Amino acid sequence: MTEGWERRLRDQGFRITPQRQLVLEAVEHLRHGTPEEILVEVQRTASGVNLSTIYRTLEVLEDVGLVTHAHIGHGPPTYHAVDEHTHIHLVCDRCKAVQSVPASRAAGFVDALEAEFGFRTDISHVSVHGLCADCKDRSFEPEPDDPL
Amino acid sequence: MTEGWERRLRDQGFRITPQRQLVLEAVEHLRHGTPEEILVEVQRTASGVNLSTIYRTLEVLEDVGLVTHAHIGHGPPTYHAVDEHTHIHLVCDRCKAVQSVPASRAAGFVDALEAEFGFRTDISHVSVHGLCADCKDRSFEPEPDDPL
DNA sequence: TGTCTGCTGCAAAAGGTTCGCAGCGATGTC
DNA sequence: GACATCGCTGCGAACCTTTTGCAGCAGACA
Repeated sequence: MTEGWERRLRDQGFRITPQRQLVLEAVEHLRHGTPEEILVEVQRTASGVNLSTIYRTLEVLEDVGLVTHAHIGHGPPTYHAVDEHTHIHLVCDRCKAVQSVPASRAAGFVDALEAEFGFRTDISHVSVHGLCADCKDRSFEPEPDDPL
Repeated sequence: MTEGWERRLRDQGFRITPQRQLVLEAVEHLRHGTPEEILVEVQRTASGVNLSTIYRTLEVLEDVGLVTHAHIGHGPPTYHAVDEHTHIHLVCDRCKAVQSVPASRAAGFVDALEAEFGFRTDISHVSVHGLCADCKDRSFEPEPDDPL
């Protein structure tokens, strides 16, 4: 688990609680998790934890820079720990598979946006949608009903 | 307004209704519109139109390829007509301003994803988040409460 | 050990989207 | 032009995710 997370919280005036530790562990374990998924993971250890606590905790952990979230389209946001390398999510609109790609692959694009429009991109915040290699070749087949 | 929209609908077995015409006009007029904003625009002409009709109509119009939607983060999706040039939305996380950039600016990035991962990107579907030129320079000031 | 105040669980509210249903009206036919 | 069909709409309720208010609990510090 991210070392120094306790300091991170305490330094900003937050308290250390079991719930916060469990949420952080869950996020790191899941790598990509929606609040609901994080709740389930946390409840494997502490069944009494409430969903609203998950939301409030994620907000706090994001405040102190221990986690971030990204949007992958219609669904709820997914959270992940910040100690991992920054990455981009490639979301397949057909099979819903999520693939992670180093953010460095977008460096040229990001630099161009900054140079041309003065826009400083947070590339990891929103996912890239499209068709994955597998689905691209199968696009004539009927869509799966609910691949999740 | 997009010519041939009636044919587009009829060919797929859909009916032509005033509501569908108004929604399409609203989307084209607004350029970027959430369902709620589209409702308001439509109601300037026909006050009786219901929000659920907006949702259902947008779904139909998207089915036949007359509109598409994109996600700009937390909020609801925004719809736009497909006859415009494909573009990317740059969303400022601070002032919420949305800037449109030709999708061609991402060509290199898109091509790289296809070459390296076989991923065919629909670059316009999800917005790019970050800080616009103005906010980048003012990032030490307090955030505006609600810039909308 | 005790006090203070932040944090949590619970329940209700809020916001956005979907659904069921009855009636209306666009379409094709006569 | 009138008629029958069934797709579309308006309405209200349901749903799902996220937020909020509140009372009680518990972490931090003395």
